Amino acid sequence: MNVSTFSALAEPNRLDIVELLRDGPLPVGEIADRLQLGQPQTSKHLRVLNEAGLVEVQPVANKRIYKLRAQPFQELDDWLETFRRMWEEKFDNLEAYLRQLQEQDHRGGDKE
Amino acid sequence: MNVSTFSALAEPNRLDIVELLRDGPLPVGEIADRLQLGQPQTSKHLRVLNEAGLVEVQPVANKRIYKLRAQPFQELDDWLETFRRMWEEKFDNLEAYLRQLQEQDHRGGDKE
DNA sequence: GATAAATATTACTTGACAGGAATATTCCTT
DNA sequence: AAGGAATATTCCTGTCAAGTAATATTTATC
Repeated sequence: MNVSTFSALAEPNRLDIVELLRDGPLPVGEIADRLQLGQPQTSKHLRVLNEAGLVEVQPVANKRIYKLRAQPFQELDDWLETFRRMWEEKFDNLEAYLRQLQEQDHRGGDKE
Repeated sequence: MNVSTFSALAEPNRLDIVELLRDGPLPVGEIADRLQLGQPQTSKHLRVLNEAGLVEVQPVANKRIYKLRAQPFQELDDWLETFRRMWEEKFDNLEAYLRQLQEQDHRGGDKE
């Protein structure tokens, strides 16, 4: 899993931007207005989101319209999949680990 | 969605720790060994993960065994759910947005 | 081509965080 | 109770990212 996806979403304003774009593409000015952000800050956050591959730009006339990209979200979904058994199978390795410790102890203290 | 989940995962070593714990609970020393980390750093990262609710501790004798908590991952999964239609429905609001712009233009320049 | 709107970039300051070393704490063992 | 293993905390330092203000760039309009 790519760390940049998480670090991009780890900033509150950027998370807001992503959730805003969930409802559809928007130009920079609109995003800044709706989230009460300054224009430069908005552009910078969008830059980070863009470099992380979370959004893409499409120039239309004067404006630059940003929209979400599906890929990183799908990747995140796939990554989560690998954790799913953790709660679905109520799979608690704690006992297993303890048993393993026991075995090593019974083997005696001669390490290696 | 909670930002702290993302910021906790935004650090490479912490992401490694989480992925390591995916296979089962481990004590601090084991984590440090397997990831080639110093013990204090490991403890500090585990602290962050713990405060973000991603892991929980269970003291066993001398050791403190860390394991993943399901909840934040489930929340992340639910959050992703709200994006799923974005790629499943191939739902591209760009046209809609442009049409909307057109309408406003045709309405004349009298704002408000 | 000049002007203005929309957006991007830069420079500066400040605060948060990671690594490293040293130290403190907790708990087991004898 | 003493010693030692396992873990947590503190202090220090350097780096990076965010906010702000100012400026540059692009593109449409006239």
